[in-house]
Amino acid sequence: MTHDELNLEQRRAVESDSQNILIIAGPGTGKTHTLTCRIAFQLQTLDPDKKILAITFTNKAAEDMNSRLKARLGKIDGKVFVGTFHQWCLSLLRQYGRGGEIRVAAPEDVLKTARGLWPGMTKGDLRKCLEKVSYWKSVDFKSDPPREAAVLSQALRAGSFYDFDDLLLEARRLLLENSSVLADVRKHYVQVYVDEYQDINPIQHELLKLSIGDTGRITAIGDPDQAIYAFRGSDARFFECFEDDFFPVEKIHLRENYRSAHDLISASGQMIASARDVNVPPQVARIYQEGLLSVHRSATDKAEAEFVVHTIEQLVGGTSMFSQDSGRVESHGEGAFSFGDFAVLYRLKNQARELKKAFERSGIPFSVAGEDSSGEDFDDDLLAQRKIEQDVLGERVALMTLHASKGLEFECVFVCGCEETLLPLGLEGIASDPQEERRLLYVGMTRAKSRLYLVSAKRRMLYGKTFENAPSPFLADIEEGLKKYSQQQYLKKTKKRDDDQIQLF
DNA sequence: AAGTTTCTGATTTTT
DNA sequence: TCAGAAACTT
Repeated sequence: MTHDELNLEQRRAVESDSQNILIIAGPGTGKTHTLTCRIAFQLQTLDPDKKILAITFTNKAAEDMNSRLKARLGKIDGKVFVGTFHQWCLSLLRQYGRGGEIRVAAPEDVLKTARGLWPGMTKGDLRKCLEKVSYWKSVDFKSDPPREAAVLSQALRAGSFYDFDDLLLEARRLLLENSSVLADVRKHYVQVYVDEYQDINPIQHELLKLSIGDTGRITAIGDPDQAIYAFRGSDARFFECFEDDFFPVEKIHLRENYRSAHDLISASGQMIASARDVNVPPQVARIYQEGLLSVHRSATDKAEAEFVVHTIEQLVGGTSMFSQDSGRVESHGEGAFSFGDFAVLYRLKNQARELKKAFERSGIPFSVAGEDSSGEDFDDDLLAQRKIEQDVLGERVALMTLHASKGLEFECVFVCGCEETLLPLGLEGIASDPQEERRLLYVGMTRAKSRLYLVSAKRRMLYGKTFENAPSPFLADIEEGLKKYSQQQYLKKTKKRDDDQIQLF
């Protein structure tokens, strides 16, 4: 929702005078819009000497909120601090700390320091050690630190370095040990806003409790169905116990979905329902067009990648590059979609390999999240030229992990590897939480505005082993009427045998 | 230092 | 399987 209207629930969330508010905002419900409107609205009646603190999880989210606020208010001039926990804590330490220099150590710096401290350790052991320290700093910080934590902190501090976890930990210490700082923070930041509340970890929770106290006000917004970061210490239980933590609380549920076609909303809603421990009323669709939920089963991971590529080619239709090649200008769905409308999502980064190969063969411009596409060398001049042309247009198919897709939306989404051992992840020696895996699929499904392809491969190679996988059990929780099985599936059923040889096109 | 071979171990990731 | 680290050679 980009226009300035608010639906009833959003308006309630924006205008409520309750001391504390928990906004449950599912996918596509205008979360950022609502939060921004509320901050702007509350700013109008804010005492001149008071301030608002708005916490986001990523720099990108902070920038987004900042620019929205600027666009709305013209200027913010110090009335609102918008930033991540880390930015906020850094500013606290610089403003109220003991005055020494504070240099932020990037993870590479920390690794370098650790290598110097424990030269005998292998890379893997070092990584485990740093993970242990980080876990203590963000989750177990109330118990005694592991010996390595103290050693590492001392070494970092010798160069005035603080790692990311240290910023929060030291800010907590500052608030606990210096009552005038705490009083000052509480006096100024009378309203606190927290985005993605289902993703906070114990140290962040502690910081919020401390700085809000009994008199401050907090508005938290989030969606427990999209809690996918437990592995790094996030704890969605803070969402559940919000009412105990910040009494009294008004709960507001945003139910209207402005992103996805109504049938896609039904499908994702059915799929996620069994991961919940409470009954949640279904979302209400505000997009009334029909969507498409296509379920496709490929023979192999390679065939899966080809299916994705061919489907995109069909949907993009006779754009110049393809019409030149095939001599055909007319084709089904021509002009309906452009490359930027597509996302290809997967559970594991190494699933990108086959996909990348297929995209490279096709000449379709694509990007892989976290990889820079700039310095590639092409063995095909034509291919290179095409890519450069497409880059100018800025239209690329986006390949990324399910995790990385959170917060984004696309007209068409492919979720690859919808099969056992990947969703839920069940590789040997890996203990994954099936509920969290289900939420991960939910995040992926709810990225789609109009077309969603749930793709699986019967046979795939992972870490040198070949797996024969049944489709993901999560798909069974979507009613049959909503799923359209693609033609290949039909062919396979009737013609039988030899899946690899199926002629797709 | 640079180039070779052998080994290892391998989700998901922001700050 | 295969990329990157460790171990080894020149």
